[in-house]
Amino acid sequence: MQVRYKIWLEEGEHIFGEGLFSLLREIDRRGSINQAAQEMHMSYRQAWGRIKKAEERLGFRLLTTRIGGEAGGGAELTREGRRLVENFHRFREEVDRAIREAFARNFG
Amino acid sequence: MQVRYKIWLEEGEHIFGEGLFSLLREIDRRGSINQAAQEMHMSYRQAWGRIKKAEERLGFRLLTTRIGGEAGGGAELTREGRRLVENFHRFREEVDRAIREAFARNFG
DNA sequence: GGGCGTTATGTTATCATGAGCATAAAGATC
DNA sequence: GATCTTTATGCTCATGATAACATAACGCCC
Repeated sequence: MQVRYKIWLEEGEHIFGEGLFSLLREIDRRGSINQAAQEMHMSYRQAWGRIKKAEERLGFRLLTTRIGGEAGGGAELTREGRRLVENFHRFREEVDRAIREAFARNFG
Repeated sequence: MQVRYKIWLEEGEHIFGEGLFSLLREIDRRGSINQAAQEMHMSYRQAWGRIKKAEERLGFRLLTTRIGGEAGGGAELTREGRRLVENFHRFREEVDRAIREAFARNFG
């Protein structure tokens, strides 16, 4: 028996969770939505859709993008985007540790 | 902005989570699957289906039931069922507190 | 200018999950 | 034996989410 969980941020509706978190981190590494999406076994279409929806709900841009040029284009995190990713990263780790401990106490 | 989460137990596949937890607690109170289901705004059909699936995955019964008789029938928790509900209850509370604290630290 | 890789977006198809409907059986009570 | 309340279970239909397809535009580079 093992514990699993999903955790996400809301403002009335779903805003930001595991999926976007991993995706944005991968975009940060690769500088490309397309390559990050492939790496995560999702379509560019899906990745882009999630990002856009999150951006409109958050009220600020997560990425700055460019079309054409040396590598065909690219994307990188905005300041606010990076901040969100970092906060979520720490948050996630703290939660993960707490859940493991609580699980061990009650079911281990 | 607020945090939300779902947490559940698995053994390869989903076994036990919030929904069943609340349902079983309500059955414990009322002695009837049917009444508990209504209280939770779900159909008897759905409640029963979830319980049965969980039972077959867990490998033990959660409820003892009877058909007909004084109240038409009824259901109550088995020893194992009650133990699971209690453990999950404590687990849930510990996790909830930890998540609130972590959220406050990182986003508050 | 053609090719390549990327962002950007609409549209359609498919699939999984849940809701709803329908029905049987049991037993106490009157 | 009819009624009531409950457990027990199959089947169909709707709905929403996800996947898949299709297409346009942009800008460097050869």
